[in-house]
Amino acid sequence: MARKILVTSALPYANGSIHLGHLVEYIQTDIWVRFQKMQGHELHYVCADDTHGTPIMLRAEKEGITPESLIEGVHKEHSADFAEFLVGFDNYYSTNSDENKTLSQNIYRALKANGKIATKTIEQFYDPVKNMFLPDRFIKGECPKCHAKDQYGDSCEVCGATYNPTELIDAYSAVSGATPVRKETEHHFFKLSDCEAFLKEWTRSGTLQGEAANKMGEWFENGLNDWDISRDAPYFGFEIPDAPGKYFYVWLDAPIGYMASFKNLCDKNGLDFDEYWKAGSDTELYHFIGKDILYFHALFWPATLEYSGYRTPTQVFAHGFLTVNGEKMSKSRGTFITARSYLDHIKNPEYLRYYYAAKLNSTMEDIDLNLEDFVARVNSDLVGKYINIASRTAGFINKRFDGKLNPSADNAVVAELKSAAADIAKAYVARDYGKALREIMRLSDLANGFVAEKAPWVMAKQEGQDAELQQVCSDALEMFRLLTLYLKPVLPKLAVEIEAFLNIAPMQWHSVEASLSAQHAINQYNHLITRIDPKAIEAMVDSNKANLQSTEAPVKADAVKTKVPQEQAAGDYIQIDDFTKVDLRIAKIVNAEHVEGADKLLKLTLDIGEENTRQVFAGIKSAYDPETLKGRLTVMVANLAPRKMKFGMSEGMVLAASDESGGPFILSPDSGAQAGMKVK
RNA sequence: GGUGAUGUAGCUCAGCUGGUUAGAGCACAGGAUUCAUAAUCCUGGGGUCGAGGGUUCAAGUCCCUCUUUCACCA
Repeated sequence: MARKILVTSALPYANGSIHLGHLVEYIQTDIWVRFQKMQGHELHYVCADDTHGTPIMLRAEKEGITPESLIEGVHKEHSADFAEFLVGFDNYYSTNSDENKTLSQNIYRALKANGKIATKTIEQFYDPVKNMFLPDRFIKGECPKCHAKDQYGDSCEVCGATYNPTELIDAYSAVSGATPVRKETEHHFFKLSDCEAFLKEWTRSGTLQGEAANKMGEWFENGLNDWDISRDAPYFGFEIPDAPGKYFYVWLDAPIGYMASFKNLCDKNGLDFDEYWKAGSDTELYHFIGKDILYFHALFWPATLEYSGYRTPTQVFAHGFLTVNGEKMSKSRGTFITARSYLDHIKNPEYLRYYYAAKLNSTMEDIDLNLEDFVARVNSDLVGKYINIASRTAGFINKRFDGKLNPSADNAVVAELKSAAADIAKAYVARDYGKALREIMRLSDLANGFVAEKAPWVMAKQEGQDAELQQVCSDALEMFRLLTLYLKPVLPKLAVEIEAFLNIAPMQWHSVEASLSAQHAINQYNHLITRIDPKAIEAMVDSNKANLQSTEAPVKADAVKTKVPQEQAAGDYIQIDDFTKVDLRIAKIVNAEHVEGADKLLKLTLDIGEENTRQVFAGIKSAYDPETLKGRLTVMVANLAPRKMKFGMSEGMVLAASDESGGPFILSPDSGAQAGMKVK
């Protein structure tokens, strides 16, 4: 019985690049989608860029472009990244679309007609220089508890205290630096408190994972507050009907973007939008999200749908965050890895898909990408076990039997592989991919054991054993076919290549019942995947470290956060973290000399307390005689990426002051400083 | 601070409603094999299941306290 299913992944914010944290979700969803499609269900997988809000507006302004042109560029980049990671959206759209505007405004009107909208005058911080209201995150100041400087308006990153922006000491606008003033404004609210009975029922009706339902219980206990859904101009978003100068808060129109993307798909290929979205629809709707945005998807979203006359989601699937080598992704450790950087260095996206799948289950637990384990696992499972089955048997079939197969009628190992289909399918359905892959690898071990036991290479050397040789290898390839089928949701591209090698039609799940038949001819075997070179991992990590200085506009350091700008452009200020990235050291100039052919540079040999001295080229020839520099202490940037210059490698930078009136003047520490001391 | 989760061999993880000497893969050691882009097969060493207390004939599995790591607090 073919089901009709609509699936979404959370919308990535159009303010940064896709990174490995995002990919957990898209790969998780894509595997599920591909599996369900293989079952023969009618399934549509839609997504979009989330394009509205203050951070987008300010970033576009900073780059001197319109928000529209900013999000257009990001849309292209995101689309390319997803395509290369084999994330098979049926539609990848934008929340800044006509469909979304119409849907958002109509939903708002319906909510209003249903008495779910209220207006209230609130007082907010306002930037008198930029003439705009400031979100909490864009107000900074001194923490009222621990007096740490430059903390955000909602919580202190030093002591962890939470407070209102009004409590900050010496608050300033992160946009202009001006002192914010309090100003009254009328906001529109969605009366979530009116929806409590419905939501309690909905969250308890099997729509959420157990852990998520617990979380809901906690939120219910605290009581539901009305939801502020409006923002004042200037704001990049959709205007609220009959409320000039008021815009929908980005989180209102973002999930409606799921509908808009699907609407757009319907208009393109004739699907019936209402069949999937009308109240009481018997089609299925699933949202894959990160655990951080559960609140929006399990409270606001179903309530919005329910009270605007639409169906509610069948289930919401939340996953955990990604850590790399057991820690939060970090730019300074080089583990903040973008999708593009992975593709540049590792190339094959299916390795990551396999590894994530091996770690994923149905819970909200975080998953860890351990880079060493990644290499070991992919090399051992995929190359050593799985591909090896074809690699070690196809040669005999090609060379000795002209590619023709002749499988046995009742191979016990083949039978066991086939009988595992139901369990594997069950694990996929339950999003317990780790379990599915453990089983598939157990079966791969069985297949390799079968080959080892039969020893076809021995048969190949003996007279009169051709028939058995052909049969053993044919059976092994049948096992390989089944394993490929089971892995197809995870490794779709490889599966297609193997289908071509085996000379068979694209496999569906029911192809488990089929078999490679006698006299069926396969094609020449070419090795399909190679091992990951650990050096590629190293290079990837290094390049992400090296990119540090050139990385613009901070992308969030957390895993899949589709919202909430955590580290948005803070005007002209930097954070203490930014400063501590620069490793300043006291350096002793052990040698200084002229460089032949260079008219500005001196070659310095610096001792910073390390085993080896550093060679640094400094543009100070015009002001210093090398001889007078020897033995002096100065300050250098020790962690500046080494740079190859015409005259050799420069392994750092010496600091010096200058302007039109003179210089350069190098720095000297006060007496007592020793070579190697950190400057901070 | 409150709440939810989490801590099992060197690494990454399984262990269903409590029940025989705690499992897998990788890594490591020994052996076999040479068909396979050193892949494969067999055997083995290795864990007081975060700590302490309790319930029970019996606890990694239930309860309490503490602790680690992570997240959420709209």
